[in-house]
Amino acid sequence: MNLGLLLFLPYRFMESAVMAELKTHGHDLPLSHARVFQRIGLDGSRMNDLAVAAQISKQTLTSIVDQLEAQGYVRRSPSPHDARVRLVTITDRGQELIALSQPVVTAIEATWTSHLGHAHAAQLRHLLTALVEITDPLAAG
Amino acid sequence: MNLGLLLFLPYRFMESAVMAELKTHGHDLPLSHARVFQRIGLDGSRMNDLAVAAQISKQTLTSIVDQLEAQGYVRRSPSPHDARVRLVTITDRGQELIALSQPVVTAIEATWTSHLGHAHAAQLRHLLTALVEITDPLAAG
DNA sequence: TGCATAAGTCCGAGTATCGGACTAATAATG
DNA sequence: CATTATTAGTCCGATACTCGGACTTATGCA
Repeated sequence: MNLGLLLFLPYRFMESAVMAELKTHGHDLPLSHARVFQRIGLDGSRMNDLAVAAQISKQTLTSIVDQLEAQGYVRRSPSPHDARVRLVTITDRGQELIALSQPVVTAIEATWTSHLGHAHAAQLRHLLTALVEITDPLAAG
Repeated sequence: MNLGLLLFLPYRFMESAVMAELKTHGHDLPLSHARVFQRIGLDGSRMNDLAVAAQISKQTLTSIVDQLEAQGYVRRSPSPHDARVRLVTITDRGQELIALSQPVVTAIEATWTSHLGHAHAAQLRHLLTALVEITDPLAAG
């Protein structure tokens, strides 16, 4: 099995679990929205950066942020430095999504750790972090 | 950064590279088609299994296989054991996709190996394989 | 000032996706 | 065996997603 698929399957497992958890709490957002939401930085993110990070067109991003905003998860605010730029930030309601996801992620990571062993799980995280440095479009590498 | 995102970013990097390579050779298939194609077994796969593996509805799978078949990448044949079942198999033209992807995957894996070191890269593959055992819906775990 | 570029949005067309309902074939039950 | 339940797969119709093209506004550059 190629390395891409080996990465994909555990990833999707976690993603599905998180989405299901959100859904049971009344947050029924599609995957595409979650993938954008996930990349919003603490200080807010520019629309263009989010589009690059999520690898979708700017038009699609506009549509997704419209909906996230209408549902109260994010807010658009102007950048103080550049009047063209809109910064997307997470609202209190959006923080709920993170709060709900956290325990699910933690639980799954615990399952994986018990399956691999502590040392190996830590190493997995370490190796993946190294890989992300050279594969994330936002890391400009 | 959570483990899901750490898995996702390298995965998508490889996926994008493969899709781009296929496109330059005239195979312009969407991601959803590739994700299905990737799960077709050597002896053929049942429609239902493919839908489960790709986590899409049976209706969507029918549509995708229709298109893959129309483009000559796969073939539907009846199962000798169960007249309800249709086995999806890869045609010669479909094998081209695999042949084109192979060197791209190999090259990226080589890049990653040089970034991580041989032993660590092997370890990464080993750990991910263990994880797939408990996260692939087809593995019935 | 004038021109090129960048950020973001609106519109319209094409497509994807799914729920519901359906057919055909097998499995289970009495 | 006859009857019912379940499974595999498909068709149809409605909804929503996604993107190319064109546009507005703002910044960078000569």
